Amino acid sequence: MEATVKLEISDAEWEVMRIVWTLGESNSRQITEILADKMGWKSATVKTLLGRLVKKQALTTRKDGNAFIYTPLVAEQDAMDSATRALFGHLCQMKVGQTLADLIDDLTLSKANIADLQAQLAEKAKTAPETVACDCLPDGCDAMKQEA
Amino acid sequence: MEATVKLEISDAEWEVMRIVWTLGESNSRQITEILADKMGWKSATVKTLLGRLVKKQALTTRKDGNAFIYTPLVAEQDAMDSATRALFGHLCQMKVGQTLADLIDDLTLSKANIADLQAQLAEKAKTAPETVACDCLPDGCDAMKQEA
DNA sequence: AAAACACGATTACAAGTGTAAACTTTAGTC
DNA sequence: GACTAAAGTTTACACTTGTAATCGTGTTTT
Repeated sequence: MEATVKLEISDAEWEVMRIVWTLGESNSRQITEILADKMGWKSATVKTLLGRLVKKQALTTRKDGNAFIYTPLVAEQDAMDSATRALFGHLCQMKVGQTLADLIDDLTLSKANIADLQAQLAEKAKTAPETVACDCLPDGCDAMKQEA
Repeated sequence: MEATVKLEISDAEWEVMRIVWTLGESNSRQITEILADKMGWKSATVKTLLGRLVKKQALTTRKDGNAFIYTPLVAEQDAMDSATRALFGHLCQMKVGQTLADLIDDLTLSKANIADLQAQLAEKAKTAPETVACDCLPDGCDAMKQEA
């Protein structure tokens, strides 16, 4: 059982990672060009973020002349999955269904994505519970009265 | 068009909000009891968080003797929706479908939740695009080659 | 009324984040 | 080989967050 080190990628860092993930590998000049454009960041800012990501072991470097080539150490899908799981983990479990619905309403999904989800949901329905209780309070949310 | 003020609720603050949302209103003693138990927090910690949430206008107070009664100023579902939208907003759009699938795999959904989602997806399929492109790079992800 | 307790307000303090300037080293140019 | 441009490294600095201790004050208990 490998102790998966908890990796916290901040919002700004996430922007850098997306580029490296998509390109597979990249150097700071290229990343800076893209983010100067997209985010209005100075190259110093990108350098700071790259440095932090290397320290966090989200990226590795390989020397290339006077520069580095950065490569991801974590898979994008893994990072996305743990970010979403972390978020949904502290939402009220009773309301995640509605939240998911609201979210899906906002997202653009391909026909294939939708078909996959439909199949997945059909399968999941087989073992789904009738209801999901609120887990915000210790006693299972029945204590909806305050005693103040 | 009301300028919905961007409300950032931190992880620790979220724990407090869940209780107040669930109870409708509460006082610091009650909240402290629950969180001392659930999170191991001292009452001083809860007080700090309550103070910050009031300052952020996530909660209001009403005087009750020497104490305050705290009431939410933002609806839980709204807060959950904006948190999830914010997160999915900076994920690669091409990969949100898979991320959603991975997420759903992890969640507990009721039969009713699933039925609702299925209906929603059936409707959404009607206008869904064939594919969703990656939006991580300016040029739409075709530049998957690095020129370093 | 004095003492003990409870509540909110103020202060604390380290770590993480966003955003960068300044400095240092290295590589390529004339 | 001196100079310059570019890349990485160090330093900066305010704000947020997690996690409290302490303080002043009002309330409850004896």
